[in-house]
Amino acid sequence: MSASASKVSSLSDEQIINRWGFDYYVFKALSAFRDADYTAFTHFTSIIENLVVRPVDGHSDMIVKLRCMQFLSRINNGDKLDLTFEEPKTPLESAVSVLESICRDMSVPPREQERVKQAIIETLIMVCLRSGEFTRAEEVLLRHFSDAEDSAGKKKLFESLIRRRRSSHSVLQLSSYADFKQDMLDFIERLYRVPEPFLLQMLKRSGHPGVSSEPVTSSSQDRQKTSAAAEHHGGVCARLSLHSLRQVYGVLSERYGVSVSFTQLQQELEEEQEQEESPELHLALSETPREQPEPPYAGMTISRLVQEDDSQLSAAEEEEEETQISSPHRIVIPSGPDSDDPEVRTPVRRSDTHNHSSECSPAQICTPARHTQKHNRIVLSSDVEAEDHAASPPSSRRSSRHKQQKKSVHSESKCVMVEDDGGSSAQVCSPARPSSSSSSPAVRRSARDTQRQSRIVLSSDVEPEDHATSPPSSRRSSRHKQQQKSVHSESECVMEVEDGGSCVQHSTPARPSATDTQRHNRSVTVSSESEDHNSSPAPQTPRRRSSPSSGGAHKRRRARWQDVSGTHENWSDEESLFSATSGRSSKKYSRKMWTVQESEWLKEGVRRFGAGHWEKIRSSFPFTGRTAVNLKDRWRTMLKLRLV
DNA sequence: ATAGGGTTATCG
DNA sequence: CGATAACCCTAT
Repeated sequence: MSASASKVSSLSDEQIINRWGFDYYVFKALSAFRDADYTAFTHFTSIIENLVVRPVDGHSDMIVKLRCMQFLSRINNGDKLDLTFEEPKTPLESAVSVLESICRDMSVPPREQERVKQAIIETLIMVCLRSGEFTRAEEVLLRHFSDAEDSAGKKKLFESLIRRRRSSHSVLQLSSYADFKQDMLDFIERLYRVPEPFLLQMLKRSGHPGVSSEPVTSSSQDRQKTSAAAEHHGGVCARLSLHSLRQVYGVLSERYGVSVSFTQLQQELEEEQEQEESPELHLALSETPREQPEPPYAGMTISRLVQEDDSQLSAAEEEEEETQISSPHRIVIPSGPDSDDPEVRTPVRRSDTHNHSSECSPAQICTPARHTQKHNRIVLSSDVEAEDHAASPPSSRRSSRHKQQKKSVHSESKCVMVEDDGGSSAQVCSPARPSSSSSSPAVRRSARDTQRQSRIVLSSDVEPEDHATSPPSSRRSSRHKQQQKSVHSESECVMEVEDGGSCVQHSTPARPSATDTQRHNRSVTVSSESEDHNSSPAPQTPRRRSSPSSGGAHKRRRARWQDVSGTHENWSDEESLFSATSGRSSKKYSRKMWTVQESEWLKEGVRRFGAGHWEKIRSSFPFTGRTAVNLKDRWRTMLKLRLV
C-alpha cells in the first residue's frame, strides 16, 4: 500500500518509458517466436534483458512477462546441449524450472503443467539421444520422467534406445524441435495473452502507415500486425491530427485512469503554444529535439548531464528531476475530477494492481487492457532530451553515467505537479532495432574467429566455448565514487547509488560501424582474449586454497574479464536473463555488480517480506543469476552503506 | 534456508 | 597496500 504510493510518486520518466519499451519488446519477441524468426527473438530478448537492468516501472505483469521470456529463450536453445542457463542444467531443464515458477505464479492447472513438463522432458531426452548423449539421456529419464501410466510406454522406448545406444529411431525423427517450440509458445500464449503494447497503440492510433493496415494475424492472437510497422519509423516523426489524438487519448485515458478531459488538455496545450509556433502536437517518435529556452535546469538534459563525470544520485532520481523541471513544453493534465467533456472517462478499473500475479487466474490474466494504472495523469512532453535517448548515436549514452545536480532545487517544481503522479513524459524514442541481419543468435559456440563482425561482441550474453568473455569493468571506477557521494545525499528516496547501470547497446545493424567507441573496445576485448583457448579445458582451477574439504568439485574461477578493465562497462553480461552461457564445464564466475533495479527489487522485497526471507524475495522478483545468499549479502552491503 | 565469517579481485 | 563489494563456505 504505502509502497505503491511511494512508488508512484517516485516513478521517473525512465522507469515509465522503459516499461513501455519493455512491453513493446516482449510483444515483439513473442511475434518473432511465433513467426519462427528465432534470430529476431533472441535480439529482442537481449534488448529486454538489457532494458531491465535499467530502472523500470515494474509491476506484477512484468514478472510474468519476464518469466515467459525466460521460458521461451530456454526452449529456444533447448536443442543445444552445450549451453546452460543455470549451471548444471541443460536449457530444457532450466525451462522446467522456469515453468515451475510460472506455474507457481499463475496457477496453471496441474494437468497442463504436467503435460508441458512432460513434453519438455521428452524432448530433452530425444535431443540427448539424437546427439548421442546417452548417459545424459538416462539421467534425465531417471530424474524427471513422469511415472504416469500413460507415459510408461514412452519410457520403455527411451530406455531401450538408451540401452542400445541408438541415436536414430523413427520416434526421434518424428517430432521436430520446431514443432515443440511452437507448442511451448502456444502454452505460453494460452496462459498469458500479452496485451498490445502502449507504444504500438500510440503508433497505430497515430495513423502510422503500416501498422493498422496489416493483417490481423494468423493465429487467434493478433500479434503480428506490428512486425513491420514499428521497425520502419526510424526517423519518422508521427504527426497526430487533433482528431486522432483525441481518439488515442480516449483509449489511453481509460486505460491509465486519467481523469482529465481532452478539452482541458487542449486548452493547456494552446496556452503553451502561444509561445511557440507549432500548431500540431508532435510526438517525437524519433529525435526531433526542439530548441528550447533555458529554464532553470533546462539545459541539463540528460545528455548534458551525462557528460560531466562525477557523482550522482541514482539515475532514476535525477531523471525524475529532469522531467519535472526542464520541460517547457510539457502538458500537464491536472487531475480535475470533473470533466466537461463527455468523451472523458473517469478512472476506471482500479482493480488493485498491486499484488502478485499469483492471485490471478489464467483467465483474468488474459484479459487485455489490464495495465496497471499507477498513473493518474499523463503528461505529454513534446520536447527535450530526445536527442539523447533517441538521436544520439548508439555510443553516447553508454559510457556516461548520469550526473547529478544538486537535488535540492526542484522542490518547487514538484509542487507544480499535482498530487499523485510524478508525471511521465511521453518520450518516444525510436527503438534501436536489431535487425535480422545475419548476426548470430545470442548463442554461439565457435565464434572466436569471427570478430570481424563487430556484433558478435555485442551480445555478451553468450560466450564461445572458450570462455571468451566480455567483462564488466570500468564501471567500477565510477561506481566507487558514486557510492561515496551518494551516501551523503538526502536519503529519503535514495535509490541505490551503485550505478546507473549501463547496458549494452545493441547496435543497430544498420550501423555496425565503428563509430562507436565503446563497442569498438569491446571487440578488441574479445579478440584480445587470447588465453582462453588454451585454458579452456581446465575446468577447475582451484581458486581457493583454504578449503580443503570441498574436494574441488565445483571451484569456479574468477573469470578473465579482468583483463580488460577499462575498456567498457558492461557488467551485466553473462548469466543474463535469457541468454545462455556455453560449455557446461566452463563455470565462470562473473562478478555481477548489482543494478539499481535489482536493488530496488530487493528493497521492495524486504519491505514486503522482511529481511531474512531471502528465498521468498528472490522468487518474487525476476532476479536472475542471484541466489538467496547473494541477496542476503547484497542486503548486508546495502545496510552497511546505509542505502536503506 | 539463513547468518555470519572468510576470500577474492579491484581500485585509489 | 588498504578498503571494499561481491562471493564463497559452513555451522546452525
